[in-house]
Formats: sequence, C-alpha cells, structure tokens
Amino acid sequence: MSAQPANEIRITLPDGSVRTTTRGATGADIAAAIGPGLAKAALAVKIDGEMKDLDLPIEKDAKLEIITRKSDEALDLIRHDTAHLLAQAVQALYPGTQVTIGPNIEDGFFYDFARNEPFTPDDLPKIEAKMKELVRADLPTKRTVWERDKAVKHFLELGETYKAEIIRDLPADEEVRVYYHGDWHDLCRGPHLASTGKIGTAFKLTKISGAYWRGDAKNAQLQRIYGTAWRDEKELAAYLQRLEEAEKRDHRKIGREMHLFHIQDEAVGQVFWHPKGYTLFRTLENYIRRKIKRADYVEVKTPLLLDRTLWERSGHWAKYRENMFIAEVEHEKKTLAVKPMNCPGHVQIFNQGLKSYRELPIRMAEFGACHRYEPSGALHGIMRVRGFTMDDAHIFMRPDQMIDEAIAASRLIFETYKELGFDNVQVKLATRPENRIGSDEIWDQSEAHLAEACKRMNCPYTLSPGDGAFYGPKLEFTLFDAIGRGWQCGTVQIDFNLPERFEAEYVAEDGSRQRPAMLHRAVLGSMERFIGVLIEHYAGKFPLWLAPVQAVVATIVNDADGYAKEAAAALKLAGLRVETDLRNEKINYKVREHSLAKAPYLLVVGRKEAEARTLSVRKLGTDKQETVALDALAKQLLAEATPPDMV
RNA sequence: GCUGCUGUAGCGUAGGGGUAGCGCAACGCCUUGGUAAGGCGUAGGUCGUGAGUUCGAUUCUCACCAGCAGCACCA
Repeated sequence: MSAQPANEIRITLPDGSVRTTTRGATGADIAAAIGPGLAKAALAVKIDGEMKDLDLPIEKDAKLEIITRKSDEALDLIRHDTAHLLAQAVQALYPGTQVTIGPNIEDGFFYDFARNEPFTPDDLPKIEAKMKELVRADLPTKRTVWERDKAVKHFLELGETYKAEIIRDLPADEEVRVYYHGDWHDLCRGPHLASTGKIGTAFKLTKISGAYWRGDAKNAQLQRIYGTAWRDEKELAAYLQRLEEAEKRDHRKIGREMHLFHIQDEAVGQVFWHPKGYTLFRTLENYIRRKIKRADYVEVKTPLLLDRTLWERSGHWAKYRENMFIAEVEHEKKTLAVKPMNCPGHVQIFNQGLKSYRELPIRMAEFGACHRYEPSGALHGIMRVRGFTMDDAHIFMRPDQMIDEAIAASRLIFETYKELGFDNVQVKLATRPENRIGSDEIWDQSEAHLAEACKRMNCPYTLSPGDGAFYGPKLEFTLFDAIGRGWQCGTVQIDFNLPERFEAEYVAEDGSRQRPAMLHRAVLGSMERFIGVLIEHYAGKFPLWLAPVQAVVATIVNDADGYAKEAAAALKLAGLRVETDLRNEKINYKVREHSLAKAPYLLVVGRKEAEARTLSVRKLGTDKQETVALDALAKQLLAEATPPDMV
C-alpha cells in the first residue's frame, strides 16, 4: 500500500468506490463532492456503521454512507428530530415545563414532560401549529460538546432537574452533547438533521398520557405526548389509514355487532357470552379437546373455590393474594379464595393414590375458569379480563422426561397456531426473576432444559431475562396477527415449587419415593383473549369451521318459505349452523344485512330454486352467484367446514 | 392503581339552566321485489349513580361507578 499523505483520508462508499479527501472533511463536504443533488438530499451520514451528523469532521479513513430521505434510517432521524421539535414547541408555548426524554418508538416518538398543569387534547393542535412554525423558520442545528459538571450546573440553573439527572447518570466516557435548534437547546446524543426545515411537516401529535419517570410507578408521573412522523404526507396518510383499519377490527366493536358477547357494570372484567359467541367458544374448545386427547392428555375439572389454607400452602396467599378474589363464609367462619390458577387443584388430583414411575408422564388438562383481580386500568374488552378460561394443563413427570415433554408441548402450540391461521410465531425464554424461590442450581438446570428443548426443535428464541415466574423459567409463545401485531398466548413453564409444597410423589423403579417434575402449559392461554385475537385477526370473517352462523338461507318471495325451511333443516341435519331469513324484505336488503353480519354463505332461494331444489350460493366477499343442488351443497359446505385438525 | 378524556334509546350521535332531537335497528301496515338499504307509520330515554348550587339541573360543582387512550401491572 502506498504511503498516504498525513492530511488525507480515504473514504469508502457503499458501492465500494474509494474517495480521497482532506482530513477533517465533513459528510456534507463529501456529499457535495459526489453531486449537488445528493448534497441537498443528505440528512446525515453513517460512518463505519454509526449514524453521525452531516457536519461532523471526519478525522480518519472510514466507510461512509450518505443517508437521504429515501434511506431506511431516514425515518428514525425524522422522528427523533420531530420529538425535539415537539419539546421546543412545548417549551415555547408553556414556559416552566421541564423536558425529560423523547425516544423513538414504533411508527413515531414520544416526549415526556414535567409540568404541573396537565396537557389537554386541545393543546395538541396548538403545539402542532407551533412545530410547523419552527419548521418554516428552518432553524439551523448546532452541536456542542460540554464539560459534564458545567452541563449539570447549567441545566439545574434552568430548572431542568431531570436533564441534570440524566447527565449525571451518563457513562463517564460518554461525551455530553447539547444540540441547538436556533436558540433552543437540549441534551442529546444526536445525530440531528441540519435544520428544522429538513424535518418536513408529515407529522401529527396523536395522544397524551401519564407516564412514570424512568418507567417506575414509585416515581413522579410525567406527561407524555405521543406523535407520529413520516417522510412525506402520503406516508403519513397511509399510516393514519392503517390505524383506522385496526380500529375497524376492534373485537369490542365486532363482538357487539356480531352479537358475540357483552360486558356490563355489574360484572366488570367478566364476559357474558351470547349464543353466537359461545358457539365460537365451544367450537374452539372442542377443537383443543380433540387435539389434547390425541396427545394423551386426560381432562379434569377442579373446584373454583378453595380454602385459604390450600393457598397458603401453595404459596399464592403470600405471593399472589393482591390478585385474588377472597370469599369470607359467614356461616362457617372460613375463608375461601376463587382460583386464579388451576395448578394447585391438579396437584390435589395427582396426590390421590400412590403413583408409579410407569404411569408418568400424566398430562392433566382443564378448561379452567380462573379469576384474577386485575388492576382496573389493565382491563380491555375480552383480551384482558378478571374472569377467564385457561386451556390449561400440568404435566407430572420424571425429571428425565422434562425436555421431551417441553418439546411435545411446544410442538402442540406451534401446530395449533398454524392450523388457526397464524404462521409467524416467536419464542422467548423467560429466565429467573429477582423475586424467586429455589436454588440457583435448580434454576440453572431448568433454564438449560428449556434452552435444550428449543435447540432440539431447531426453534430460534430470544432471551427475556428476569421475566420468569417466581417458581420457574418459561417459554413464551407470541403469534402475529393479520396486521402484524404480536400476542403472547401460549406458555410452557417449569414449576419446581408446587410438587415440593404439596409433597407430590411417585414410586421409582428402585422402590424409592421421588418428587415428580411439573410442567405447566397453555396453548391458547385464555380462551377469552384468544377469541379476541381471532376476531381481530379475521376481522370477524371467520373460517367456515369457526363461524357462529355458517350460512343463511334467504328467500326472495314468500312462496319459497317452505322450501327454504326444508333446505335449512337439511343443512342443519348435515351438521351445519344455518339460519333462515324469511322476512318480508327485498333480496338486496337481505344481501346487505347478512354481508355486514359476516355470514360466510348466503343461500338465496326464489321460485326457481324451490322448483329445482337448488340454492343460489353467494360467498361472503364476492358478488358472484352459483346455483347448486341442495345435496351437493351440503357436502360442499360440510367439507369446507371441517376443522383443520380433521382434514 | 396513576394521568387525561368520555358517559344522552339496542347501536351511532345532536343539543344544552326551563324535564330532549336525528340516523340505523325494533314493531305495525302497504309492497312479493332476483343478489349490498322499497314506502308510510308507531313505540322506545328518571340524559351513568348520588349529593350540592338554583325557583328550576340532563346541562353548573363535587364525589362515586364504568368506559376509552396511555403509563404501571400481566405471578
């Protein structure tokens, strides 16, 4: 390699080409050297993979990429700058407001403020207007590096106690950077766009909420303003449209419209399942029932109310009482608690009679109605409730069977999700929390077992440190719905607490008494929540086997009533869920109504059909019609309505 | 639980110190119409609950309950 003059550096561009430039040149200089168009479009640079300001002098050879509005990274830059813009606007409009942090989040950003007066929704348009004003002013950005103590002192003098705290907590080797946007300044790691004008105006403030300082409920509550920001107005409009789409899928709305369930004040957080909703519930339940039967589970039912002493023994009274519904029984001076979990009940069944190692594993399943006192703010439709049904099971086994059982349970979960229409599933391994029981040795072993199970299944997973249950580590299964939202549903947990506390035993091969290992697993998790997910995933347009009403026979004229009833009866006899609509309404009206009600098949009969013993079939989502003979139709629909596990 | 907002007929909404309208749904009559809203009419509300202010409260104030959006929580 030839010697390089001391004042020159070599810049490698993404296409592999190398440019030689003066030491201390900036990203902006290099962009300008490449072309005026690029210079204008440049937002920031990536130097050796790290995002930097356009005006940062480059002192040594580097790989460099010019970031423009088109780059993937552009959104992050725009959003971060918009967050600053928000803070600047807020401080201009509401003097005395302290700034804290303002990170990017999915689709946008937020900024947390400390202010005595609350923000109201009316403030958002005012703040937005101010932000746009600042964009028009095109204030230049200036990066400055401060000496730490001076920075702390400076922000304290401004009354910015949170900022001062952040600076104090910065790692000792980190530069304290303060960015100016015009006169306004903020502590920030950067990078930033060259001026406020570069941000554009494709942003919108979306909501206000309370948020705890550093995410801890023990700390002061700040006021958070959320916003979204995009490259251009078109992207912003598309995003807002996406939000609208999600709103249309809301299970609370669809649940009401499709007469699936309701919730009322006298039973907060509990679901009244209507006939149609409960049809869905039972269909799903029976599907799971078939699957676990095949997987050699046994099904049980255990009491809802159990005496306090049992919960004391299980450890729930000490660790979980806050979340339990307690019933004082006056007549007997007893305290009972409604079960928040099924596990203690299942151990009671296991403990009836002496078990041999030959009987293990025992896979004990229950569709168990559990009740937990969830914080009022956590309740959400049927997704987060206080009374719910778990598709629960506990597997009692020899310790050496644990990995195989964890694999079998995980496979059941994957298979079920796939059959239900969810192809993308992610797995997390949640490891030991701070507050836990059991020796480190047991935890080491249990975590290793779950990791080994994943490895043998060839299943990638991410670690979720500290998120395990107090009694053992767990695998968490998150599925992704039609619009990309993740839902944590299934779980496989190792429990070394309960067998110990209830002194569960089996007789081993050598005649000794041994403690069984226990695996706790749920596939759907909560039936209620899972049905909520299904509603939103399918937007109420369920696959035929799940649809509460599978077909509606609608008449055109009253003369066809008799045949319509006959046809509906025949389809019902074949095993389909069918309704008739004989009302004195025009067919257009009926088509519209049943389409909106999301009936998968509309079977229209008029004089012609009655005569020929056929039905005019119209499938939901199409406007095509097909005339099919009654017998053939029954077969066709029945085939389509076959549950995925019976295909 | 915390912050903010909201609560009017089954659903969606208007209004506002003088006891409430509209649309859809419901019900009745007319219409029997061939694939996304036929016509006319009727009924339905102690305006979330309780207190206070007032001659008078659904409207204003307070408390409570519930819902919504976040935050925290989700063993």
